[in-house]
Amino acid sequence: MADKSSDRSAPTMADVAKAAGVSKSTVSRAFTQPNMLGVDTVERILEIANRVGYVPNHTARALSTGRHGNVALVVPDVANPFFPPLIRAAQMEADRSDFCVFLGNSDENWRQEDKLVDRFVSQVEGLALAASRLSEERIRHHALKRPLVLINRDIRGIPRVLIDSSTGVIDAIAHLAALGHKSLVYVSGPASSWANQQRRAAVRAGAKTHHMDVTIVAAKVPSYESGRAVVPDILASKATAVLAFDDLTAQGIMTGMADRGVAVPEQISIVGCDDVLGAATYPSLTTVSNRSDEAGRAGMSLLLDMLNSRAVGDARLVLGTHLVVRNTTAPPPRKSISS
Amino acid sequence: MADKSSDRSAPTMADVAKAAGVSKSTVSRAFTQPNMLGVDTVERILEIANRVGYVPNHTARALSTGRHGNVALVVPDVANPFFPPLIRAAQMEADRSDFCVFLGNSDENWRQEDKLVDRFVSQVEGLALAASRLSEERIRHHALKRPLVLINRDIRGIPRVLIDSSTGVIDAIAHLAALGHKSLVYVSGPASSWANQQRRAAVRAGAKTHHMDVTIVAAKVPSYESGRAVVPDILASKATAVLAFDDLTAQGIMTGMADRGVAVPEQISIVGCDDVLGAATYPSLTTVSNRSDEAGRAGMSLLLDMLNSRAVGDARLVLGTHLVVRNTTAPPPRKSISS
DNA sequence: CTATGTTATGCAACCGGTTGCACGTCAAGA
DNA sequence: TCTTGACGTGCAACCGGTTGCATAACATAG
Repeated sequence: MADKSSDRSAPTMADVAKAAGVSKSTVSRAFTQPNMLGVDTVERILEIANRVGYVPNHTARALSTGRHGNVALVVPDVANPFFPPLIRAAQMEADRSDFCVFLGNSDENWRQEDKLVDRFVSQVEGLALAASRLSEERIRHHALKRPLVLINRDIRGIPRVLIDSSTGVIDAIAHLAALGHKSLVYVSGPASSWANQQRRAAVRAGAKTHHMDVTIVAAKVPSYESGRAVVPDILASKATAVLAFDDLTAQGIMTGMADRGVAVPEQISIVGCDDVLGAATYPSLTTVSNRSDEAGRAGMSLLLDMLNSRAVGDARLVLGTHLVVRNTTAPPPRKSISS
Repeated sequence: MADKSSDRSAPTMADVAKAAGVSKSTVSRAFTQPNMLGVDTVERILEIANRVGYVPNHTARALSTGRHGNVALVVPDVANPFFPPLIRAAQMEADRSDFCVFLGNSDENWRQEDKLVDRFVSQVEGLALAASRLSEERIRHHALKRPLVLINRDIRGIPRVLIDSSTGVIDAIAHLAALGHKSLVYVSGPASSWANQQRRAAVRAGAKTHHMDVTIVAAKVPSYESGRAVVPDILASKATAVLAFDDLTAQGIMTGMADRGVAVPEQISIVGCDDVLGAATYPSLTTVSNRSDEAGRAGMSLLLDMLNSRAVGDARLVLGTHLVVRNTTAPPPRKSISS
């Protein structure tokens, strides 16, 4: 009668109950409401459970309680360096509360995102969407079925945490103006990106303040390749400074400039956004810093608060940013560059 | 009698059954085994289900079938650029088969990894562990309860996909030897990392072939900071070339060298591993390329095969690597450097 | 010594599906 | 006409927990 428990399948509550000579209910309570039982009983059950290697079945519990202890996190592109720190922080925050997180990669595609959310929704308690590409209508639709928080997307009535690039971008414009620049181009990101809209607006505002000309050049997808691709457009504008939607784009632009023999920062100044590359570029990139990890942590924390029905309401948490001056900005050349 | 279905909760199979005047079983089969039913019946049920907005409950289904359509992926550090492409590819592969993936971040810590796996195990059909820091014993233990595949970890009897750096590393050594280097240091990674063990062995082997001296310098964690930290040790070795465990470490080393005024590659050559930075460093880094995305895809694919009980057995898939020569390698200086 | 409360535990229904088996019907073969 | 098999469907048990209510034991109050 040593070990009869060598089934392939894991021991269940019934097994533990039998071994302990009590009912299933008692075992259940030993785990969920121990103070409802005699201390010795609880101790004995836990001991036995541990001995036979019993682990409560998440799925079964979820079925009867409706709480699965899972949340979902959806991002546009795991491989975009903006997101890993965010994902990491969110995941660790969830972990602290014993939540498991589903990760979804929408591939910068709203259809894919919608599909993912639909698949997740029946098995999570709540969702966090980072830089969602979904329409406001779809987001509201999903928010109706499950607690939902947004990261870097601003929709009234839906709890959200935003990284406010405005301050940092305005600092950047001031910095460029102080160096003597009179014109700049903003290389934009995805149209549906809240961050992009906000940065573009901040660029316009800052440029106005400092009486600078601004040209918008569109790079649909934020990536190294996109950056390289828009270099001709940038040069055509005759501007002496560039502010890119993100560091990846900025990095691509730097490479593109180098390919054409345009010196950075001597002939043209470049500023990135997000500070995801650290000082890894050469010259090291002047950029607008943010703490995407903090956004991830805060977003998840907010979501967990909602799940514990701690009042959240129309939360709108804004995280500040600031300019990090490195070596890609300098005074403009005497005369505008000619390729 | 218009809509009585406005409960807060979603309609269940019983609701649909009642509305259709059939039994639960029939509704169930209409979704899972339609060809077992009359075509008209199926059609009617589907129509009604659709009308009342019925969606099968994932959790309940999982409870009775044991199939939740979920898999778990655990990595040591989401923010390490080696992993995002891997994660992304794995997630998309799972997605193609309508699987949802739990993501775990072990934080380079085996206890954390063990805890995560335990939490996942009751709600996934299978697990993929990338660069697992667990002991072989723990891995075998978990593999007993669920189909499990390893990525970059080589344990007999457990399906695994490995990125074989040996070929690339040996190429790198040959490249350095051809340039005239006589000595190099290998900056190692985590001791429990299979990749590290393999790279170290390849370095030794390659060095022996080319009659080079090799010194091992330890960097416990693969990171930019670690790289900077080991620079004094490297210089102390008087070696003229460095091969680092990964690109991040190599990048840190480059910065550290620059800080000390040691020119790369004129005074010392540096080779990285993984090629996660592209040509983003300056000088652009010579490195051993791999396709971590392919490893992620293949690993997940293998896991899904196991779940469909397609024979897998003791699979051991090895992906090759090759050297990418960029600009951090050059002939050694005439005389060894002095800091 | 009986009435009343507490406390620890068991019973059984329930969460929302799945599935083996039984049953009834209808058509083809004997 | 009776048998037999295929087909379509329902019954009820089951997956592994949770939980409202009942009950038994024991303590306290009247």
